[in-house]
Amino acid sequence: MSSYSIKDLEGFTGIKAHTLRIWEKRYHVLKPQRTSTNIRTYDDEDLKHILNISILNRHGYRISDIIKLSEKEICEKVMQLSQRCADTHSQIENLLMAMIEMDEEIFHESFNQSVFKSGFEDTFRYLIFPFLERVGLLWQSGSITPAQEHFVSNLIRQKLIVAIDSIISPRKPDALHFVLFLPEGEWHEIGLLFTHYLIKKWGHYTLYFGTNLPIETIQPVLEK
DNA sequence: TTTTGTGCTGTGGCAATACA
DNA sequence: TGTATTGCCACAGCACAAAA
Repeated sequence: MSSYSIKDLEGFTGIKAHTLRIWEKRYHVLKPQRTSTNIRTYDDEDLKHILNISILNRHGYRISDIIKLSEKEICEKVMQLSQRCADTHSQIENLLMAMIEMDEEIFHESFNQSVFKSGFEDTFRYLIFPFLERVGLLWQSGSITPAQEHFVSNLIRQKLIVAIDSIISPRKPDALHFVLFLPEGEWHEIGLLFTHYLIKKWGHYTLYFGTNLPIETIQPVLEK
């Protein structure tokens, strides 16, 4: 069970800490635990609840109406919204939810919905990369655990690897050769994999060496 | 149709306190 | 010691209903 500060919730939901406190006071939206010095701490259930509320609120639901709904009704309305009006912000929040809950099904559903609607490339440009930027900020602030970050990164890697593997574009007559790698100490390969996908799709040759490659090992490859 | 009053909501600012 | 968090009050903007 993770523990979050009010600032963490602000980062996840985009709702200002000030507003969260007012919601708590006026509407009893959340009942966070308190430290011995009265600082609020929130758990995963609180975070899920406030993420759902923030989605409804952003879609025009008044906070005073939202609090009259049961947890089940809130979830149903969020599901309806995500099916009917899958805007990028909501999709990013769905992915955040999938990451926090480590729920593969939510991830696949959101991802596939976006691919169906916008295509694979635009899903990465307008959903996955903005999502990863958000993850980066949450990572820096310590709001998410390494396990959560790795969980979602690996799901994204899988999607890219499958997509790369399934490309059957014919090689161009003037196809170029690309050597793809990340230098020593660099492990985050999602951008590199997406580049691999694009280059292969455009009909060029690729040699993919992955992450953390000592630079001196590349020279023989280039000569060969 | 326009004006007015009321309630709802989010935000700014402040002082006190906790934390790193 | 600087920053973050708390609780509180005040206020502006907006929506909506009632009255003129």
